[in-house]
Amino acid sequence: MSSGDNSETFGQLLHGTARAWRQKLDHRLKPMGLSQAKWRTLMHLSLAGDALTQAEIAARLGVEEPSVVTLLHRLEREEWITRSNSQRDRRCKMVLLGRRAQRVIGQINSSAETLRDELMGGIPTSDLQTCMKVLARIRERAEKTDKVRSSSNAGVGRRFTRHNGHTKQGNSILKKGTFRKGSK
Amino acid sequence: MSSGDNSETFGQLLHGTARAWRQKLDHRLKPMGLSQAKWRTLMHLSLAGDALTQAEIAARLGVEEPSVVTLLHRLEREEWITRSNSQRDRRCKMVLLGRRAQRVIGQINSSAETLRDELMGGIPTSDLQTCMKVLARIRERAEKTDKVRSSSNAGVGRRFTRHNGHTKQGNSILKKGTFRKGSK
DNA sequence: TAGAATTGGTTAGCATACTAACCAATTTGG
DNA sequence: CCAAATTGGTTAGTATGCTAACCAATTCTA
Repeated sequence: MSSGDNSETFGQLLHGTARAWRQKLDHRLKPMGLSQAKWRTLMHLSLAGDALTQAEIAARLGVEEPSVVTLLHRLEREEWITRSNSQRDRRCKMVLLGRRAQRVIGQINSSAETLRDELMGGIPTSDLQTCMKVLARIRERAEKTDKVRSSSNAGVGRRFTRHNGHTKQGNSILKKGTFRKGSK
Repeated sequence: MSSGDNSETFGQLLHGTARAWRQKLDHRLKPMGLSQAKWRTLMHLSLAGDALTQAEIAARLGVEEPSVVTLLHRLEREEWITRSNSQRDRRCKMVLLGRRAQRVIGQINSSAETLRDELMGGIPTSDLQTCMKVLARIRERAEKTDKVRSSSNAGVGRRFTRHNGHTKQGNSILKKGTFRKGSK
C-alpha cells in the first residue's frame, strides 16, 4: 500500500477521462454517421490536404496497420473515402477524402472543437499546459520499448524517411517490434 | 482555427497516453496471463475484500454491464474468479476471487504499481495534482448527459442505495440512458 | 396485493484495436 | 544483377467495449 490508494489512482482517472471523452464525441458524431475513430481518420486526411498511404494513416492515428485496414473498409463502404493504387509504388494504396466527406468535414471538425471547448473551457491555460506536459512525459515513457536491448536509438531518429516519394511522419507509435516471421 | 491546432490537441494526447499506458501494462501482465481489464477486475474484487455483484463490478470498472459479462466469463474460464447465486436476491450472482487469484494478487498489484512508479516517477507532485484536477474536471463534464431535459439531478445524488443488502457505489458512469424497451 | 416499474443478468450484433502470419512489391548489399 | 531484407497491405483469430433487446426477480405503488 505504498502509493496513493486514496480515492483513485492516476491511471484510473486517465482511462476514465479518455473513455468519457471518446464516448461523448461518439455520441455527438453519431447523428452524422461517424465515430471518433472515423472522424480522426478524416481529420488527418483533411489536414494532410493530400492522399495518404494506409501506413501513414496508421502512424498518424497511432494505431497498428491491421486496425486501419478494417477502419478504412468501413469508411470506404460508407463512401467517406476512396482508395486507389499508387502510381509510383504498386504496393501502396492512396487514400483520399470522398465528396461526402469534403462536404461535411468542416461541420465535423467544428463539432469536435465545440466539444473540446465545452470540456476544457474555464480551465486555466497554465493548468492545461502543466497537464499536457505531464501527459506527454508519461506517454513518452510508456512508449519506450520495455527493455529490448538495442541501446542507442532512444532518440527521435528515423523521421521523414522518404522511399516512395511519400512523406512519412511517425507520430509516436514507433514501430518497435516488427514481428515478421521468416516468411519461410 | 480558434483552438490549439499547433502540434497536437489535448484529446489526442489524452488518448495516446491512456493507450500507451494500457498497452504497457498489458505487456507486463501478459506473462502472468492477464491484461489491464482483467487485472482491474481482480483488483477491485481484492479491494472490496468481499464478493461483489456483476453490476457493482461494472460500476467500479466504469463499464457497461454487458461488457463485464464476457470479461467475467473469460476470468471464470481461466479460474481467476468463481461465481455463485446470491442467497438474498436470486437475480444476483456473487463474484469472488478464486484461489489462483488470491495467490498472485499481490504480485499483480505490485507489477501495476511498479509501472505506475516508472511512468510517474520524477514528476513533481504538484504537477501531478494539477493534472489530476484537470482530468477530473474534464471527466466530470464529459460524463454529464448531453441535454436530456430532466433538470435537477445534476448533483451527486443516489449513492449507497441499498436494496438487496449489497453496498453499491456508482463510481462514475451514472447509468444515464436506461434504454429499456417496453418489454412489449 | 396485483400490476407497473426497476434492476441484475444475458444474448446478439457491431466497432475498434491487437498480435501472428503471410503475400507482393520494392529497396539494399554483395 | 540477384538474393536478402524491408515495407505496404491483408487475413485470421482474439480481446475489449458498446447499444438494443430481452427474461426473471424484486420493489414500488395505486
